[in-house]
Amino acid sequence: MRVKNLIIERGNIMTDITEMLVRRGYLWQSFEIYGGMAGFVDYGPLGNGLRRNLEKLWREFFVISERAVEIDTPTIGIEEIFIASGHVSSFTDVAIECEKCGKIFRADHYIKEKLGIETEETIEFVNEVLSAYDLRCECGGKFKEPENFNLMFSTKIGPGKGKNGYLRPETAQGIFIDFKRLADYFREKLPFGVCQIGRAYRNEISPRQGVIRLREFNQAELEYFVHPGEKRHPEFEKYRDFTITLVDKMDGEHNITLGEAVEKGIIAHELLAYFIARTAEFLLKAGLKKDKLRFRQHKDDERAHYAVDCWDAEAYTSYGWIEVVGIADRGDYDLTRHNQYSKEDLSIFIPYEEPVKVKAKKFIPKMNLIGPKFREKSKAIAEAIEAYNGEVSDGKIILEIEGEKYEIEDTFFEIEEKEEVVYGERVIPHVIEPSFGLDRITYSILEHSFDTDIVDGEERRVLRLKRWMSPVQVAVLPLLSRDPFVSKADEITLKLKKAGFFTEKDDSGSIGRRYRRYDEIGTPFCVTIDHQTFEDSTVTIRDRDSTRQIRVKEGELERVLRELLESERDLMEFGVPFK
RNA sequence: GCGCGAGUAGUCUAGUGGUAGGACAACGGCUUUCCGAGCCGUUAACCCGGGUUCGAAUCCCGGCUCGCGCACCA
Repeated sequence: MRVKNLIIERGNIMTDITEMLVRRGYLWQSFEIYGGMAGFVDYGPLGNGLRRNLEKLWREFFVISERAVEIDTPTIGIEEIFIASGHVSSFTDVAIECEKCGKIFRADHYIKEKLGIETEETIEFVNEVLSAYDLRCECGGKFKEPENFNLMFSTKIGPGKGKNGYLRPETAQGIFIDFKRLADYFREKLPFGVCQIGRAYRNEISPRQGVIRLREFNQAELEYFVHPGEKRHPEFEKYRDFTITLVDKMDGEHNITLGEAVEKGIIAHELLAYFIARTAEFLLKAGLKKDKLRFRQHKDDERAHYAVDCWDAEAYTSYGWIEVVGIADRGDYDLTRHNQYSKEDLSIFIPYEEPVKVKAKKFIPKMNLIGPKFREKSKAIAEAIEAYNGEVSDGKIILEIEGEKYEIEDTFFEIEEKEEVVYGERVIPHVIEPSFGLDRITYSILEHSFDTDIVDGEERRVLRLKRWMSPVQVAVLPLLSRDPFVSKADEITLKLKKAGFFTEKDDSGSIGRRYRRYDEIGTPFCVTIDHQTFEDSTVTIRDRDSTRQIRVKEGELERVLRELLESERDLMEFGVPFK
């Protein structure tokens, strides 16, 4: 029942592929035997294998190839983090529901639209506005009491009343709050990247569309910390002529090189462009189709509360264009906020190329005079004097401390003018964040790979996954399901497994039926043990996409398979064609 | 969260108040078996809960899931 309902009226691709994904063990509805719950999926053995391969490829692209590391932080976060990050306030919407027609609106949107008032997102404020203006629903009905909904899952940590916590809505925050340690790890040198692959949670109001909008989902995020004035990447030159489809925030479509896009100001800077290129490369290598991939700039009202500029990679699927990656320039928003809220200095010291000599005027408080006069205020006043950088007029300076003004006579401090050597400055780095939705990418790969063709007059369903992405890499098939074929197949299977290949043996049903089975789940190569195997120690390797076969020596099998799986080379290069 | 529609073996489906059937798949045999062959056999289902009824897959109510539209998606 579950599958059938998934596949109504979305065209053939949807029908066939969803049915296959469930039946063969790619994706299952979570909690199925208890009736299920929207917004959660289980990865079956094949789906899990595919996603793991995607993660492996991602690491190669965004960790190993960059000055970057991977960390792992808790999926539960204490309340303070998300107050600082803005998720507690920005991630909460106040909703109003009409008593009469039952429509629900986001209160701030509705009030702005009808009254033109910018609203604080609090229940009290919304209530005030509702009664002050007697705001009604479009149908004329009154609104019920406004309600908060926060898209984060909340929880209590510890016994009794406990401490408030939330399941993280993105993996990124775990990285930002480790920034001091990370900067230290990187010996205080920008740029550096930190990534995290893991689960994140959003309590979606109404998750739909299968794996596209989940309440628990998999993210791979890279936070790339840079000097605010140096949003460049040494490898950008490689991608200057990389042609790409861009849709800008005015919905203008461009098919241009990244170099041009940066020069024309469509993309804000080279670093964003670099990550757009790397993302495109990654997605194509993972198996998305180039003509079903584009990059779209967020509109001004679409951007998250932290983002300065944001580009989405979008894949075309039977659901339409769906966001699979967000590449955002988050500026210094996150570090600045955590700096404020935690009172930890999250800046980094950037030495100048040449130390700079500056004439500095230093105000030095005379504590022996300040103390007796100002008593408990002494400390604050001394600090204010040290921080003062204005002029002295009429023999005094004016300080403002916590809203109060103090006139301080020049007897309370000394002025020292001296030349200082400044070696650098402290800056809060900016962060460029490519954030990948692994579930959506996995699904898009499956859709883009799914194909049917005709072999010997019969329709065949074949998943044309990239070889290195397939969850089952090799199937070992004895031509006949009896000895000595089966025991030979067992022997070869064991050898291939030990060599690190994801291998399955299958002796059930006719050989043709078994080829179809592995075509359907995307296994790129089948090794067949036939009569000739016992004459000259050769086996056949069959290529999924062409169904052609070659014969290779048993001793060569591992080497040949390894080369095939790491490249897109033609099978025919590796042995004598068979049949 | 609202409205409309749907839910029968692993999958697709027949059954509209009286024994739940088929196809494909899976599994075990037989067959010197290289592209979904054949034959024999086996496993296997009415989404969950309540109600109406002598009797409910079928009718009614509620829930869950899925699809579509609205709303939401930082």
